[in-house]
Amino acid sequence: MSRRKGAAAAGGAGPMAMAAMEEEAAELRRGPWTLEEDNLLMSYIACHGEGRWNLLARCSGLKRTGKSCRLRWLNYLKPDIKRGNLTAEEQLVILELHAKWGNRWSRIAQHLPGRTDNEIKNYWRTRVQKQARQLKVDANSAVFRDAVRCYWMPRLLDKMSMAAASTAVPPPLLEQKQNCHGVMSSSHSQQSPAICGDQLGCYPAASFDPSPSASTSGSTAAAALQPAPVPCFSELNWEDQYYYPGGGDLDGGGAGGLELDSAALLGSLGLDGLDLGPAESYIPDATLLDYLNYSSCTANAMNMMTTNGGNYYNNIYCGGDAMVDGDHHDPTTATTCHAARKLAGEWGGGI
DNA sequence: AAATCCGACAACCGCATCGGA
DNA sequence: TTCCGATGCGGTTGTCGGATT
Repeated sequence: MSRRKGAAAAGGAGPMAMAAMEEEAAELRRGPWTLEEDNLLMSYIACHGEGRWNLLARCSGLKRTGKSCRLRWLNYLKPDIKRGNLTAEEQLVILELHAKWGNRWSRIAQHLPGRTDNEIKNYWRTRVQKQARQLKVDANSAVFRDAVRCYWMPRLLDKMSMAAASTAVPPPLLEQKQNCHGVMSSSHSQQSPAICGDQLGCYPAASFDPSPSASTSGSTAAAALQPAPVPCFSELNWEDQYYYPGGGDLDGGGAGGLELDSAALLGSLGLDGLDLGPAESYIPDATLLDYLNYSSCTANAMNMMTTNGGNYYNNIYCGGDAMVDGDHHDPTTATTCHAARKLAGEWGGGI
């Protein structure tokens, strides 16, 4: 029942009833719950069960609204509430389900046992939306979704892999990564940009990380835990390192092939003015294949997250075959992914 | 050491929906 | 069918504590 409705109802009541209501309203406590209140609420629920919150509020001796009691119980006191930071897996689920359902917090929470809708909502607002604000893009925009898919999610997967590797089982993931790098380095010409393994994971080490430990307040500790400093995209000199002569030819077939108008694409994304450098600097085959190989290093983690196995990466993280199939580049996806990285590199530290 | 800033999260508010009388 | 209380949901605010200046 809303305040307005309550006020309207009070307007129709007699003076005695009015006085009683005002007295009751004046008695109602607000703000943080005390230990005594928590104990009272818990013992009442232990005796009578959940539900009928207004009755509970009246009968328990708590000077709170039923609503307040319900919220306190569901968000804090309920025994199966999971406390502590969200794991990388949980963050991935949130990102994935939010992309699917939007701000359906309670629905998302149903897929995260022990987590409340309030907690998930707070996570989204304090961490995810903060990133969008810093990018000056809408959190629901295409480019931000791409940033999440191409940058943030792989980083979370990487974290999961690292965690798994630290608790299990040879060969360690880092070794696999190095192997990936070795294979790729030998299979491409010298001109190929050596973006693989850790370098492809070079989402700015502490700047594109939604995890609580990587927030400003925890950034020192998080940095201390980083195995090695990794260059940010903003630190890489795209123009010098990855420039290929030959214009915007994306299909490798020379003149007449697929040409990318990055400026137009970015304009359509509302990112005009963002200088991505030459298209071929970020969509050469080697880069994409390296990226794919890099992703295969985290296949175990991905399989944990999806019923669709390896296709998950292709379809979700990089827009289908576009990013990974050397013969069928999708300039739109590639550009937005690159834009996301580029922007992410400019986000600076402290996230 | 004090002031200020900022992130995290608990709590509140308004609105929508549901179900029973 | 209508009314009304209960409940659920999502947006927003308030408070606290740690980090920074």
